[in-house]
Amino acid sequence: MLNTASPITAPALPAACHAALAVDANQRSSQRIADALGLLADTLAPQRRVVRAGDAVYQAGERFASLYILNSGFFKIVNLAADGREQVVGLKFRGDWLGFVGIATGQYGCDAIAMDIGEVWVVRYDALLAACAARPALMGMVHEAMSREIARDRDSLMSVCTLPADARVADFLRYWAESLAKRGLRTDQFTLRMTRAEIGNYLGMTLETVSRSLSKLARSKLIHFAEKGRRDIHIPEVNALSDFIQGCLAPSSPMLQ
Amino acid sequence: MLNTASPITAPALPAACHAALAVDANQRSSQRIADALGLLADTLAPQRRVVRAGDAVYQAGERFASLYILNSGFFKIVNLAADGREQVVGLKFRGDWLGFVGIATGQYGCDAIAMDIGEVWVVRYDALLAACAARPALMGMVHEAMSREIARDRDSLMSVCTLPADARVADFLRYWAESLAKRGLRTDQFTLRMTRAEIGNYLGMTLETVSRSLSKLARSKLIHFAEKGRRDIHIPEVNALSDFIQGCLAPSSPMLQ
DNA sequence: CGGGCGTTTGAATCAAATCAATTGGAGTGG
DNA sequence: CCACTCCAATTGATTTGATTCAAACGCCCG
Repeated sequence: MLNTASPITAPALPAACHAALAVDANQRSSQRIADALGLLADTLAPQRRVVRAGDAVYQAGERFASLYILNSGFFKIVNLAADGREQVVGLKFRGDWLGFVGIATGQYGCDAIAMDIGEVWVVRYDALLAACAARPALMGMVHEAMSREIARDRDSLMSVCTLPADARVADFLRYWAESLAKRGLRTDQFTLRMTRAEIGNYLGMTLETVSRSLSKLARSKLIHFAEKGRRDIHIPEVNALSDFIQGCLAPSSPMLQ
Repeated sequence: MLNTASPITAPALPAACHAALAVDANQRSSQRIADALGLLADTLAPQRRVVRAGDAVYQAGERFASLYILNSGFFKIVNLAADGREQVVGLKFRGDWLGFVGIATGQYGCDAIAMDIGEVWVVRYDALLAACAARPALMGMVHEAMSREIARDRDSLMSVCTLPADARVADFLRYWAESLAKRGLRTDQFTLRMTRAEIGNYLGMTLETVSRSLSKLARSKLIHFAEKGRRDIHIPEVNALSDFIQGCLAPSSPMLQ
């Protein structure tokens, strides 16, 4: 088998450099999202819809007609199988697009549920295609959004398949923080919009295991809870989470207890 | 939470009807793929490239320039993380497109490896976009392919997150058979192109567990192995696999041993 | 024929699920 | 304001499904 794995690692740089580069990348990312939303607003004047926690942007089985772009809020994508299994298959933030699965099948494949107050922009798919013909930049945005979704889905699968429970929870927090960072939001402190049960469902484990993993992360000072309630989370150093994940994978892992 | 789950189930029909409908759907699917490949060949005259088992169509990190359409063969998509974890994140067949992840990032995110002799068509992305401007049908094909990939990725995640090992292996066989059916190939008998280790990697379990699950399925007559070698698999009744998966989920599952 | 790889199977171990009890906030209404 | 309920979360004890470790088998190929 042709297996010439050449791991793509950044060249060795001081940690401060890494941090600076990361901040820079996040700023660019945040700007890119703002630009994309701006272009969208200018060229399509999309209908704006305000949603509250629990509202469905669309539901599985509805006829596909529009794509949705998130301007604000936090959303989960819930797949429900014919046999009743229910599974959170994705999390979406500002700048993300919803509803791509409908393009192929003509109907939405999942429920898209708001986890907080937010605003979604509704764009009819036929109108979008027409507009794209005139503006290639718009088409590029659509493709980029789909492309990114595919990449993210693969990372999810990878996480579920290769990481033990503790590392999966850590990776989930890392991903959430990274998503916030890319949108110019503070990442050291944020509130989880999901219950332990929802997180567990997303990560393929039980709510008890999520709770235990969070407790363990807190005990080892990788995260802190706000005094009141355990949904506000403080992450002093996101990189420490990545290190923890690595540690879980190491053959003779000097595991934190 | 707005959780009005209305499971999308087909209306009650005799089994024969279901089978007939399924056959019909598969024929349409097979035709759709043939049409799509035809259109592609006519409008773009893509470069054709023959690959052999183990060949890489592209590798993670290479600069993105082209998409690849599979005319024949079986391919796996392998994601490799910076820390060395290696994970099969997708399987691809005739009619599928490869390389979408590169659109957003400018480089391929995974290795795409042939598991058999096959033919891929190479289409430069810029040329494709240009052609799409003139032919909306072409653009529709691209979007459909991406859309389907997203849908499939979600199903994968769902399978890994919600099914026990035995059911996951059954679901894998069911998926493979279905993929063949949609391409007009025989589904009652086929040869797995993957080792137990690869299947296990894809499904998030060890090769021993895959082997045990296959043995159990064989013991309960849901599958049969050809006399020589255990890579040729005979599935007398694909629906029985679905029933088995359901059985694994039932609260008081009268599990087959 | 012998070596190498993929596969099967068993026994021991372990991580996570399950079962169960308790705590802690948020919200309600007397 | 407090008592009350309800639900999310925590934590412990136990069970179990899957992994790990180990041995043996079968097939392919030089």
